[in-house]
Amino acid sequence: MTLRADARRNRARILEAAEKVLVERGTTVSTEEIARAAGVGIGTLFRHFPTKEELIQGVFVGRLHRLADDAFRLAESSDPGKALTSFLRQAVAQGEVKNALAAMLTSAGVDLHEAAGEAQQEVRRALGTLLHSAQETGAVRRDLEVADLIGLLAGTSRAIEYAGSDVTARDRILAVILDGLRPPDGQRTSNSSRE
Amino acid sequence: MTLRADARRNRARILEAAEKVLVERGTTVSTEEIARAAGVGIGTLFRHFPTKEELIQGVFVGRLHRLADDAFRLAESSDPGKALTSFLRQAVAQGEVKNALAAMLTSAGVDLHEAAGEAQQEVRRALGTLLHSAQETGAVRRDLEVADLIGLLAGTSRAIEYAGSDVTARDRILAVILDGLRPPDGQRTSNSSRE
DNA sequence: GTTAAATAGGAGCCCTCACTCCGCTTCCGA
DNA sequence: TCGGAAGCGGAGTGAGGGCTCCTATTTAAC
Repeated sequence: MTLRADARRNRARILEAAEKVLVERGTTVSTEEIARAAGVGIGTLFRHFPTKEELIQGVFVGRLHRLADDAFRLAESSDPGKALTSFLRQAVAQGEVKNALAAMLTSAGVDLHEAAGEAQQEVRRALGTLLHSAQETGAVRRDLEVADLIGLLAGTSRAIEYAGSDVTARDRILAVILDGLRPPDGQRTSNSSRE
Repeated sequence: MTLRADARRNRARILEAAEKVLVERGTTVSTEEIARAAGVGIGTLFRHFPTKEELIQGVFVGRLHRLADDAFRLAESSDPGKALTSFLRQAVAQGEVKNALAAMLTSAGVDLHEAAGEAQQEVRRALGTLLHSAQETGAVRRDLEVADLIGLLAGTSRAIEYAGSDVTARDRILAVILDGLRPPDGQRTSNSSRE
């Protein structure tokens, strides 16, 4: 399973280029264009990813891993109450990208659950720790579940796409979501101060 | 501009079938398949919509009109505070569909703004009246703008897609959004009771 | 009923795109 | 250094899909 040095290099370049191109132009770009962007022949691309779908999955799995890493890092370095909101802000800042990928995949008919099972579990765990500690400090409503949070993440991402480059609009939308995450009136503890 | 009777009938059938098929299978379905679903020859389809893109636009514009109608109707028949939340609930209940269409279009590279300009303006006006009256009664935060609301609508729709058929999850996600729409603490009037 | 115009239908054109095949190049252990 | 294995590249293939074009059919005015 040890790849030759040049093969490893090429694989990395393909993934990198594919991510860029796929995000910019959608899943409909031709594999040839991806290969060109990577500076690689089509044959090489298809050696590493025998199917266009597998290439897309590869890109997506990479993103999921990075997302989970971000979440774990924040969970350790920040106080629970703020960790979740920071994560949302941060994830959404790069969000056009992540959202575009999710949209790509669903529209391409790729079954996420079995395609990227392991990576998805990782994200789920990471968000779980983030969510549960935030709930324990009373910063976030207790009825929320991890799956809801993932949905909200995707939704926020999409909502913010509509704001385009208007930063104030982004902030207003984010404010709606972050306020909505807080426990409803009468269920707040002294810890649940607004950030 | 008066179409012959059979032409009018076929046009309607094409739009109806296209909406169904496009929503179910995405923009990548072949025009031939749409024609088959409509019980019509390909030639006929292309007479009515000279381009696949124009067909998709036709479907989308229809949806926008219906969405605007819903909003206007609610604005008249319901008290302002509840009208907006009812609209959100209702729009989102049929939301997988609407959202799927939006995703389709953006991923298909169709420029919504010039494609469906008029219809989009209509939606904007309808949501504007809904939003502004809700803001005047103090039921909704005053900083929100119509564009934000549209973004949030799309986002909510997408978030709820992730809930799948889990109705309780849907409700939890909706609760987050609806709570987030209310004015933040200290800016509420006596009118802004929770629904 | 007749007729001309409008419409329907579908075989086929052409182009794009995912993927294959194989001769050539590069790597790397001995 | 050198040999063979691993990797590279890109012309070519086959399938699929958007769209055209021309003939048969339907509509509706008189």
